[in-house]
Order: sequence, then structure tokens, then C-alpha cells
Amino acid sequence: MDKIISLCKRRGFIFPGSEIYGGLANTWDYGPLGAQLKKNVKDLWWKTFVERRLDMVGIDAAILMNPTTWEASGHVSGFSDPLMDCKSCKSRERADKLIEKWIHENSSEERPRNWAGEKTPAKDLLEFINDKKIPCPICGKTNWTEPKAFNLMFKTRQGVVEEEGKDIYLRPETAQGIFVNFKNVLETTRKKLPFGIAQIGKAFRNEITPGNFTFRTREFEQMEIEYFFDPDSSPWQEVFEMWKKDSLNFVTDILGIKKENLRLRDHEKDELSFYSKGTTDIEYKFPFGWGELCAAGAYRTDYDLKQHEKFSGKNLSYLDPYTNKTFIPHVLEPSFGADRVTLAVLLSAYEEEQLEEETRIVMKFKPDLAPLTLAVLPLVNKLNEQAEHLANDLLKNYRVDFDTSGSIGKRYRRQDEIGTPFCLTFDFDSLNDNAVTVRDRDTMKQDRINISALKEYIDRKLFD
RNA sequence: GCGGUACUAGUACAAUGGUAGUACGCCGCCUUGCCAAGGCGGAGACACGGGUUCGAUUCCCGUGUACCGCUCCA
Repeated sequence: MDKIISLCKRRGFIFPGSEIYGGLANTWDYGPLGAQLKKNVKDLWWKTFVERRLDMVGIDAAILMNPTTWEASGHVSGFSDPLMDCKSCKSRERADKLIEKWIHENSSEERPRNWAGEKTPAKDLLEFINDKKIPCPICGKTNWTEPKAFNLMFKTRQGVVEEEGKDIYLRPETAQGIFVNFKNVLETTRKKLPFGIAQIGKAFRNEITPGNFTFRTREFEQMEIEYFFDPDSSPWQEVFEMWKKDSLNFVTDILGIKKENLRLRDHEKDELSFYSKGTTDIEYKFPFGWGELCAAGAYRTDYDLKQHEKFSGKNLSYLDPYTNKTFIPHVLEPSFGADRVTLAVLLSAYEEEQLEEETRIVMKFKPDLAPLTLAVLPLVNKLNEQAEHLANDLLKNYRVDFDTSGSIGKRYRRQDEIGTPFCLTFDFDSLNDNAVTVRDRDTMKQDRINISALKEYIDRKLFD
């Protein structure tokens, strides 16, 4: 991981956030190459799941939403943990988990008053803990502060005058932007079930412990789909299997992440969200361990639409034109993290090759995913001007770099480190034969290609 | 949030209570004839703030950031 972080900084993929001011914890800025790489990831996702499917459409909803949205979704009350501090040793524990553990260890059936897990009132949790003298697992004393609900949503204010503003939240997930627009999309696109709505956008969560580079950050970008269906005509397991397969194909075939570094993991019952009937994660083997790339399909049932119907008073049901049945559609949610997928692409592409007297670092991105498609390299400085004309001509079709600094071998190495699949060397013969030497990063083979045939040659390799 | 460790050029590392070095990288010039050639020249760092001291990058305190552990993870 240190190698990747260092390479990212050195070559302009990812920088520490607000670095000149000493940084801001857990923020990362994408540099020129990283921004392009992440954009390529998002573009390929959008192409795969929106543009190339008849049963999918895309939207781009606002990050700021009417606060009632979050009451309906359960985030205001449920998206928080009852945390308390041990006054003796200053450690922090989750009150509900501590109680559950105690109940389990003591084989007790007894529970606090109003017991509803993490949503139990704080004073009932504390009363139970003090009553049973549940000790601090660190220091063994029972000396707790009252549990406080730590809401994981970022709060801000709408309105320029601080006191008069209305509290609003930065969305903790993009999904709700889709649900609140369900009716609008249905009416404007005339889609029939089953169909899905996709969205790419930022979400914000006050995670207690972020970390591992860009893997878990408080500001992150999601690529989410809500796929609506009638559970009577399409059983959720079928929809689920389809999305599991399609999601996995995206990761392996489109992004080129190796299968041996991937695994599917079904969520255990106790880690499922309260609304969810099932989820499978696609996990990638990060240097710090297995980590989720994608929740291949959380089955959210009809929970969200029902909640929004209840809180908004608007009718969000679907009238099936064939059966005349009116019902609230069920939802399956395949959700990708754009930042962690991009990180997995970076890690997955990283290779070191031992050459005779040195090590060559090469980022083997799939050609269409690479930040730069090709680099034009004049063999010597005398050819710079003509080569630059070629580079400019190629810009209309490809992402092009132009490098004149240092020997030709050194420039090949630079492009290796940033994963550029093709290097075009413009030499003295090029002036006469109108051809360049194309060097393929993966095969290390060289072909002499006429400039007029370049597009055909590169496109063939790009879509291989 | 808690505890521990660390912080020196773009990166990786040295050294030092009194002028901060090395390698690679970067820039310019000369050179160049397809896989990190060479020569010359150049830019570039003590995370931030305070204290002790004649003098602090070095010692002390605070802040920031990162890493490890705990905790947490819709």
C-alpha cells in the first residue's frame, strides 16, 4: 500500500487533501491522472449499466434534500449509534453492543426497558448497564457516561444568517434521491417493471473510524442502482442473481480486476440493515485485507417507497398495465463505491518487472481505462515540432501525452509508471514514410504503423 | 473518540543545540538514432504554533497529519 500511495503522490494520481495547510484528516484530492482514471471508471459504469441497457435510466439528484427525506428513510433516528465513555479509562463503547454481549455471555433473557437495540432510549440503556454492573471491557470498572446518539450525518444550514437557517443534511447515501424521483421517472420515461434507475454522486458520512487511504473516507462517491420489480412476477432471488452476475462481470471484464483477488461474501444476519432481506458483497483483496467494492444487491424490499409514501402523503405505487394490479414495487440495490473501485483498479494494475539491471514499475490498466491512451515521443529534440503536430491531431480521438524530455528509454519508463498503453515514437524516417513506431506496454512489441492507419490499429487494441 | 509511534526536498532516506546532505525524480542547455546513457548548470525540505536557550530542525508543550491497536462501519 505504501508503494501505491507514494506512486499516486509522485505521479499525480492522488494527493493528501488541503496539503499546504497541514491537510484535513481523511480527505484525498485526485490529481490530473487520478481524476481521469476515476472518470473513466465512472464512464464505463454508466455506459455498462445505463447507456447499454433498455431497462435502465440515469438521474443526477441534489446532494441537499428536504430533511423529511431522512426522517422517512430512518437516517435521522437510526443512522446513529449510542456511544458512551468509560469515565475511568476513557475508552468508548457502544452501549447496545455491550448489553447484547452481556446477555449472550450470561445466557440471560432479560433486556432493558423499551429494548430496540441501538434505538433504545439512552437512560434505559444506562439503567440496565448500571443495574447489572456491566464492566468496561478495558479496565473492568462500571463507571459510564450516559450513552449519546452520535448521528453519522453531516449537518449544515440553509440560509445565510446562521441563527435563522434551517438545519439540513448532506446526503448519507445517494439512494434516496432515486426514491423521491421514482414517480417523476416513471411518468417521463414510461418504463415498465422491471426497470432500474442509476445515479453517480457524492455522499457523506461521519464515520467514526475512516482510513486505509481512499478506501473509507467521510466524503465518497457512490455508483448506485435501484432496480424496481414486482416480487410476484420476478422473485427477488432471480433479480438478485442477475445483478450479482452483472456486477461481477463489470468488475472482472470491464475493469479488468483479476478474479483471484475477488470473492463474494453473503452478509450474516446480524450485519444486515434493518430493512434488508439479503446482501452479497463483492470483495477485493486489498493489502490491508478483504474489503467491499460493491454490495451486489441489497434487497431493500418496498421499505423505502412505502416510507416516502407515508411521510410525503404522495402515491408512489405502480399500476401494472397487464394485470391492472396496483402495488409498491420492491427494490434491489447494487451499489459500487467509486473511490474504492478506483483504488482497486490502481492496486490491481500495479506490477514490478525485474529487468536486467533495474526494476520497471508498470501500471497495467486496461487500455480503455488508462488515464492516457497514448504518448507521442519524438526520438530526438530536432523532431519535436513535427511530432507535436501529430500529437495535436491525435487529440480529437485519444487522451494524449507529449514528452520530449530525456532519452527515449526514460520516456518509455515514465509512461509505464502511469499505465499508458501505447507509445508512438516519431523518428527521422517518419518524415518520409509517414509512419511511427508503436510500442505496446503489455507485450513490449513494436510495430511500424502508418499514421493514416493509426486509428484502426489502436481502436482494434482498445476494444480487444 | 482513546492509547502508542512517527513527521527532514516530488519520492525514499541521512546528519546535527551553531552554514541541513545523499540517491532517484524534476527543469534548462549540449548530446541523442527505440527501453532508466553521458556532460554542464539549476530549482527544491526541517508539518504548524508556542516555550526553554545567546542560538532550536534537534529539547519541552500544544495543534495538525499519517500509521498501528481499540472502537466503529447503511
